[in-house]
Amino acid sequence: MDEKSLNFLEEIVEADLASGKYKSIITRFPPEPNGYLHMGHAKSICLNFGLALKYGGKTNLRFDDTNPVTEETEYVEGIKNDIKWLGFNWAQELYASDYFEQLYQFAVTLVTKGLAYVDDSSSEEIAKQKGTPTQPGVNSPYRDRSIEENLRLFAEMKEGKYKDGEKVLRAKVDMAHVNMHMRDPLMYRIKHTHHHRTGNNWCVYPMYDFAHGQSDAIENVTHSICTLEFVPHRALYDWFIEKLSIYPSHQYEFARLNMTYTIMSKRKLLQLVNEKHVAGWDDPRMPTLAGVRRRGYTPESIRQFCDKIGIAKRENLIDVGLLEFCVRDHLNKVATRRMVVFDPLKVVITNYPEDKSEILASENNPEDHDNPGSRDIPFGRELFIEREDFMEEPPKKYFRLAPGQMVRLKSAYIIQCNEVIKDGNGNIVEVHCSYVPESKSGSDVSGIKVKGVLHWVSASHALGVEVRLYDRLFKVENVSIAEGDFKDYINPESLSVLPNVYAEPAIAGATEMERFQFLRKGYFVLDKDSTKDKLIFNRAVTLNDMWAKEVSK
RNA sequence: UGUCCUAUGGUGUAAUGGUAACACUGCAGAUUUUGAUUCUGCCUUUCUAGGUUCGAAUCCUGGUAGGACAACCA
Repeated sequence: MDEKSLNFLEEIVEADLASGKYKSIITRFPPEPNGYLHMGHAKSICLNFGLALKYGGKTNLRFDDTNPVTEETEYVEGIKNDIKWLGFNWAQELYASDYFEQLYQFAVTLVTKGLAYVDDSSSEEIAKQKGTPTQPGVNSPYRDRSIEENLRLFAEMKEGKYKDGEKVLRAKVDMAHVNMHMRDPLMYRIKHTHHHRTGNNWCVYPMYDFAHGQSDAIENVTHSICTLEFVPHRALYDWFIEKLSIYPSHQYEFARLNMTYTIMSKRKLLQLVNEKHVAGWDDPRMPTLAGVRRRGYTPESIRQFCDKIGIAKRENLIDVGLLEFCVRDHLNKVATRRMVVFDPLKVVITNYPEDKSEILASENNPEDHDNPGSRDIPFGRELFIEREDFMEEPPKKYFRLAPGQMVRLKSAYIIQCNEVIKDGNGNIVEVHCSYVPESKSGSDVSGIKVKGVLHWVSASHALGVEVRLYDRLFKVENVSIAEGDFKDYINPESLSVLPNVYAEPAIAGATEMERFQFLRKGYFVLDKDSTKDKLIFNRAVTLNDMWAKEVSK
């Protein structure tokens, strides 16, 4: 039935399982707690957890917290929350910092084997020793210290005898290696800094290269999956594992996610937050999971998106339209329908009694065929429709309201426009219509067929709410190749707030994570800024709009 | 002037030596009490030059193009 082809990692896993190399697999998701997760992480999460789920293994959450300078507990909590929200459960919650003692012993082992040494060179000197990609490096003058001296010096580093930067521990590999990462890479550096978990217990901290593979090995990770920029690290990853004779985890790399009109760099996203170009990590314009969640995107839609984009090793730039498609696709199935008029134009039904009003019913979700549900909508003599749904001189193919033209008010009656009322300046202030009593929705015996169907609200029952509409965060499709500062390309119109729009009264029952479709306007979600007196809705995405497309032609 | 990775419609991703396909986008049409949804159809593809082979998107060689690599970041 489901003959979906495998991506290259699934092929590797299947081959490893088939050959008996592993009985089951262990993957891990290894964020550094120095920021919030974004859509790129979602791709990695779906991959790592998805693999384990598909092939009956497990996935650990491991915080790669080896740099105390940038890491904070706030981020740890945010990350855990985001993963759970996406719908995944980790087998174990682990921290690289849990392994500091063991990592230290690993380092001692390498020193003892003559494979690591303490270097007094400054970072500038070390950089110089490294050479360039086309020129071999040269040995450090400290490279040939005795094992005993190295042991003593490294112990002293750990004990806090030296200041930051005074000494480092380096692996003794090959300063002439074609791979820059193999030219005696740093294993440990001194940082007299408070760590979010180990406090002041340590003043030497392992580098990524001396923590990641070792952590994988400690946890018996079978498939350690990371992004392409780590390809050159793989040789080192394997080297440490081999020299330490520890569990042989293997590293595999895939291409990271790039999306049009946004950025996926933690560093740059942090900049947007710090410099207040956005309201925070959870600003609905941000590609962070906190942002898209607040925007109203669902975990289901994000998982579907991650499934659709696939996994490969070539650079990519995914059209954000695909994400929006996934969001619409899911929201269409689950969103509660409501009518909200953004830019009101008063309609007076002149043949409807002034003192009369009635309650009509409308389905909550026509896509839910088993249980569409229904809510009450008040109808009266004075209504609001969308100003753009009326034109005095309509163009061809316009089948909304116009003088003499008939339209249906959704779930109510067919009306005909008889008169346009203007103020002294010629602005339209209201339109007078007559309704067809026998055209009532559900019991229409009028025999009249109309093409246009409008959303509307009763003027006297309408509830004032705020809507926040979002557009792309950047003006250019590919922000990363745009010249100059990426911030120059921020879209100044990415947010527009409509502080008071007119909603049908049933909106009052909105709950926090309930998704809505405002008919013909888009998908919305209640924002956390809402108060009892003022509901605020974020627009996740617009509806497809063929008419808008037609007009723009 | 190094090493490594990559190259399939506009964008992604498949095809695992045997008819290049799927999704998104775009275009056209049908249905529709949301110009939504749904449905149908159409447009558009193997970087290049050689080689191996009965047969190459796939294997080999050269070229070209893009990316990664020289943080006491991860």
